[in-house]
Amino acid sequence: MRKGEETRTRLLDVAEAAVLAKGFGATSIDELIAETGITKSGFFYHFRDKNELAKALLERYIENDERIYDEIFSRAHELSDDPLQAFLLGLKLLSELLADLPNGHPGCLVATMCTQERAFDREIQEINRQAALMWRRRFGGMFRDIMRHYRPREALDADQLADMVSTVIEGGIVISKALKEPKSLPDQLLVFRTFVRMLFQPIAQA
Amino acid sequence: MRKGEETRTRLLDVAEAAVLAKGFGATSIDELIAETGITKSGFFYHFRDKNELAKALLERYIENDERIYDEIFSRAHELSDDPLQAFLLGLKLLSELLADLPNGHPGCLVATMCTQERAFDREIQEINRQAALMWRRRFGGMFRDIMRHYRPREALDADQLADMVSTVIEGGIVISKALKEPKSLPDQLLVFRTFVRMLFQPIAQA
DNA sequence: CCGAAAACCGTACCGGCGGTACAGGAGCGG
DNA sequence: CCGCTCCTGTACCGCCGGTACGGTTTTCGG
Repeated sequence: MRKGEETRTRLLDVAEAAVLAKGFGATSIDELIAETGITKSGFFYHFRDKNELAKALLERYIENDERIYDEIFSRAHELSDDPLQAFLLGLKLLSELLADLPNGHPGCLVATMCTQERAFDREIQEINRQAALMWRRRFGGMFRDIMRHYRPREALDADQLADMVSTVIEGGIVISKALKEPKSLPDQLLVFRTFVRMLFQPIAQA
Repeated sequence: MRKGEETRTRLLDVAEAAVLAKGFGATSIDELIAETGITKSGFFYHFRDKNELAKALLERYIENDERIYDEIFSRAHELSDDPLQAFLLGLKLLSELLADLPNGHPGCLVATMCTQERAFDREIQEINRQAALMWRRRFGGMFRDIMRHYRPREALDADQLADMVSTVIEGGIVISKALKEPKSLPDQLLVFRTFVRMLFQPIAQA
């Protein structure tokens, strides 16, 4: 039981790296089992087919992703009681965390699986959708909280602002990879942070 | 000679749709030739291998992409002499164009090829990088032009703002697909537009 | 209208990959 | 010692990318 989970985890680790590097279709089971050190039969013991591997990969990725956001923004809310300051601090922490990744962000599984949507079944597409909705709920809640204390300079929807966070992160990953400039992603997050700060800044009175 | 180009174009059309839907690795030559109505020999007459197909796809996509931006922003500059108003108008026009796509944005080849970077050779990665740099030059020029006339409320780098345009578009495509909400992409562009407007708004004096 | 180049077609073949089937074995807790 | 988990080994199938190459039709300039 214990050993099975360990092998499964190693297999998922290898698979995640390969899929993020080459895409799902270009990742072969043979190469995964070679690097993990098991046989093909061993692979099919853990996963019925490649699609189930994709599902397990995605679920694990999202879980981990949520955990990271939980940690960062709960730390930020510990450091400041003000919802705006806490959010801005959270963005800063996230940016720093991303900047500290030695080879840049490895890539987002949610993105790779929805840019190749027809390669997967509807269940995976639904998991993907739920992930994006979770991000919306998380950040949307923060923006609504901020709006109870600060009057935005322009009327913007909290959910659209929440989607903007996801947008900047996903887009930043893409542009970062295209440019081969890992710093681009954390920089974009800071630009967005400046926009948010500006949005809720009280209008100066002479 | 004429007919050859026509067949090639049809092949590229079919391939582009398939790659954007399923990813490059999951797109088989067999299915492409079946839909195009040629044989395997015909395919390899036009392209030495699958990688050359990818290169041709990417180059054509980028060319078309540039053409669209040229049209939209030259139209915007015709309608307003002011660089800020022209840029904001361009974003609006782009947003409307994206909103009018019946099934949402079909996906960006630059994004799919850099989320699957290890599946392609360095030449393609370099083409991708040049595309992102062209976007940066295009929008960076516009922001520099704007900054000659307007003082930004916050000190932000023109190139980083330029990358933000690409980021929002690429990220918007991803989030739009994940959520299965085509409207999300044009909406995000408009949110970004509001941010830009706010950034260059003269500070109100009482 | 002719000839040559362009634009394919047909066929045969190779190795790799996803997937199936199934038999069996090592290790380990009860 | 039984039974369960966690695999290994072997054999096989059909699809796919790619090669090779001879043949055929279409097109267009001269």
